[in-house]
Amino acid sequence: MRTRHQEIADALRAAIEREDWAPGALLPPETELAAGYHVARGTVRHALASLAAEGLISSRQGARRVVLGGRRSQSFAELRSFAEWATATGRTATGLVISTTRRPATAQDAADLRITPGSDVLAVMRLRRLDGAPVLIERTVYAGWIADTIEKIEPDADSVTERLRRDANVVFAYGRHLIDAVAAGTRDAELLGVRRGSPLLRIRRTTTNHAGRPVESSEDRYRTDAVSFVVHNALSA
Amino acid sequence: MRTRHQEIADALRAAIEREDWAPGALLPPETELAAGYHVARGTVRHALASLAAEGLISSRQGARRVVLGGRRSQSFAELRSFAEWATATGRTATGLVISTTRRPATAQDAADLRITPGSDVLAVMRLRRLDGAPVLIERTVYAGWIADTIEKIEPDADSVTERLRRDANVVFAYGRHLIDAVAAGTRDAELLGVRRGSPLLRIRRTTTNHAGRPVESSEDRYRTDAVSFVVHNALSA
DNA sequence: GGGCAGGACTTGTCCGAACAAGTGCGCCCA
DNA sequence: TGGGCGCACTTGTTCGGACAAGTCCTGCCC
Repeated sequence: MRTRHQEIADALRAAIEREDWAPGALLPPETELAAGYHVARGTVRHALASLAAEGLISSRQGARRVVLGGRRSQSFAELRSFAEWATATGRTATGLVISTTRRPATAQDAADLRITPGSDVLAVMRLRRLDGAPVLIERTVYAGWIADTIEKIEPDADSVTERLRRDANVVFAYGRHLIDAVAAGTRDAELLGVRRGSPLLRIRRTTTNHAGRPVESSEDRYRTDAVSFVVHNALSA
Repeated sequence: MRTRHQEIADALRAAIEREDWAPGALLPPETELAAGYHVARGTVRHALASLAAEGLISSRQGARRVVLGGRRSQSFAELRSFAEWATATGRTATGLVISTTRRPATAQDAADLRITPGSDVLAVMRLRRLDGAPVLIERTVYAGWIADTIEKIEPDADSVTERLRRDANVVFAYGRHLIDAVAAGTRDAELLGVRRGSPLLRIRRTTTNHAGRPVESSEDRYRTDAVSFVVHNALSA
């Protein structure tokens, strides 16, 4: 059973995407929405706060809320695995492990994963495809305490995240993403099927579980012709 | 006068950054914090929600909140102009206009700025420097209704955003950022002082005012050795 | 020793209320 | 006509309360 504020958020989101309210249109006042849904004002405010966080509506004291620009693409608003994201956009993700190495943690690994330098880590390099086309090279370092579970996963599993949740009850709950661009190296170019030196989008990512314990640290390189990312933003001061 | 929940959020944020609570440590329960600050639980919850949105703490029903990973770098969490961002990180931003053109809106401009194709727009190309070093080329298209104001701003103004707010009471309130990577063209390379073909981080950005009316649409190309971006994320399902 | 049930604890949801703060429109007057 | 003031409206803040839902430790039983 969904909570009431989620239901209301879903209803409003659907209405906006259906363009019941065109971009630029004013939303009804909170009190009116509250009456319409037979809930307290606080519940409606909760729902509206979600939409504002997604960048769908404006919110500003004293002024009516306004529907902001149109459709949403793949957004950074929620943390998603590659496979989940692919499914959500109606595409198919496949995975292929290129190499797997156990080695002692470098200083960088130790800092990223908050473990002691020299302790055991598992480094995995994967090529990921979207509808068959290679789009992403993942170089992931897993903390030692999860390494055994990772090694048990078959190399061609489509969603590692899903397997971890099911088999080991490990949930990726929070992510920190550092974004820049790099030129494709020889190996990258070969695997992704682009020319050497082509620009790739690089995302260095650290993922932690609910307790804030780092699980993996990864460097992902994306072909930019196949994938791009969207971030929504609001002035807060 | 700051609101109470802002004060509490600031206090907690400061404590976390001061590492009073180490990463991985448990925060006190809401009821305890509420008693400590002499406020209702709802007020503390409001403050904690801000920190969770910034990726500083975890939040999960039934479990105590946990302090997540360390210090924050330049984040996409709040919308900031180039100049404001530079100032906040203790650096100096300067601007230089390369070219200014009035022309009819292309189909792309019209879609981005939600105006009619063919109507008047102002295209400006700027080189931006950080502590003297060129780091960013901005190709910005302004909607016709703001063009006159933009043209009145002197070419070497450091912060266009600031001038717009002061002179024309135009506020950039919401942003949508589409991120990928491109190779530097001849012109880009020359201006930024990199080799042709070097990877640049490209951010296509549309900014709107409080009412959701698009003000500018910009394509920004960053040298990746000077600047990078951080996004924080949480699982929402 | 391992697994399961219970219960204390903690966060999430929702209500109703009151007041503060900011917006924006219309009216009035110079 | 234009500017400024005031007022109705709307969102933001905060309180206090009650209950639901989820977590996690503890102790019992096999």
